[in-house]
Amino acid sequence: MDFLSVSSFIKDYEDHCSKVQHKHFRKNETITTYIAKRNQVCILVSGEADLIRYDYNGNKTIVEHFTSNDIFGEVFYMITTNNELFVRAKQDCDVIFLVYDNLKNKCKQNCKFHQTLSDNLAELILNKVTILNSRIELLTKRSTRDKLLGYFSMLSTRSFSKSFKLPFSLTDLADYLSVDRSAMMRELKSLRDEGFIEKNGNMITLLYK
Amino acid sequence: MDFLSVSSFIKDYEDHCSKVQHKHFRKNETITTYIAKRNQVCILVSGEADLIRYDYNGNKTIVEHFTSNDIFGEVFYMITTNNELFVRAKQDCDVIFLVYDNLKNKCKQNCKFHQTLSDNLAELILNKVTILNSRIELLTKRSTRDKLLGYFSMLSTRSFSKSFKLPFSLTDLADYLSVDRSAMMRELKSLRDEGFIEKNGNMITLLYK
DNA sequence: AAAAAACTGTTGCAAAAACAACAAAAAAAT
DNA sequence: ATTTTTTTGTTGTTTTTGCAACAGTTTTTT
Repeated sequence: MDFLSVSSFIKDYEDHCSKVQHKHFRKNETITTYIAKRNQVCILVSGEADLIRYDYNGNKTIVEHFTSNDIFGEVFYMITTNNELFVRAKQDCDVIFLVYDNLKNKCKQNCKFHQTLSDNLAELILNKVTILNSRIELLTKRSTRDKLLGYFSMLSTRSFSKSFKLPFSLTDLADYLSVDRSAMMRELKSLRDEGFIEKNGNMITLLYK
Repeated sequence: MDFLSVSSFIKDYEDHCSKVQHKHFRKNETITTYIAKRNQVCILVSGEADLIRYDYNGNKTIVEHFTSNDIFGEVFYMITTNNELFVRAKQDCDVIFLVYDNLKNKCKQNCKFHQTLSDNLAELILNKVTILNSRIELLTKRSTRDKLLGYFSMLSTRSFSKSFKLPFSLTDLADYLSVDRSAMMRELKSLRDEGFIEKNGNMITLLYK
């Protein structure tokens, strides 16, 4: 199965359908909060956003990082009372809001957008599964060092290059890897000192293998 | 959306289809290995199995734990060279093997099994996404204590009771939470001493809230 | 252009987790 | 029924990670 993105058919939503909502968000605005099981599905048309959770200690976790054509929404979550999840725009964002049940049971208005989305639904969700599994692989690594190297290796593979730009600030990277920032900085320094990586700002170059 | 399992239509596979393989495995046998992207989809008809990964240090991680009607397979993974994933039977197991593309593009033999599976494909995968997201929530917890309590809380919710049986040995639980076993045992003892939980064998009772 | 906010880099110290090792108990295999 | 293997429970020690705090940059806002 090839990689599939919504970009290939998102233009069709212009043949628009009353059940599709389209909204613009400015940087730092909250796009949505996962509070009740309304089965919302969102598509990030443009911009950049993070799914964030705070625990009772105030620890912030970046659960997911979204870029153009990513899908997200509360339909993917078991909503419980003990986690407050919300999606925050990191840049200005355009977002399409849908309801899952309208995708599943074909849209009555027979619009092309819904049709195409519906036909590709399984594939889109499957793509999300592989992303989540990669994330689990990262989180199950036992040390901060392994998490960093694992994440770098992923970015390297994705960009077909030993050099790549981190999509996060270092502060956010720590929240994404679920580790303390200062501990991560220390580990990053060791990796540099031991000749594993090179680092200029948020450009990383892998020096091994 | 209601919870959906394959159990509701798995009986139909008896109207069988040549593209569906059915195999029996004995305890401790390897059901499948994720090595190449053959887009295999597996359904655990009966029994119990774990998806396991070993890292270069010999650390074992139980990536997922499967029971009746769970689906798994390499189609859900980005296969890379640096992880060796395999599914091992923990009890005798019956497994159905399918190929993803046969589900996506309806089966030519028009068998009812494929048809039903295909119609529910998005839902089945979506259910998997919610499970994976819960797992990510667990793994992003910062301390062993929070992982334990988070996992217990999940099991409690699932069983509608403050008391429940762990589906793992304590050794395996540590591998599932991605922590050291002795450290976990120490934490478990503290939780007991501090009156958070009660523990008899692998029966846990939550004493708080 | 100045002020405010966020991010980076660093460190000492405290706390948590990993490592290692072993005896006792329980479960599984023969 | 006995042996073998696995699991549990425990502890001392080492290593890693988290916490707190701060100065210097860079970025953003006004």
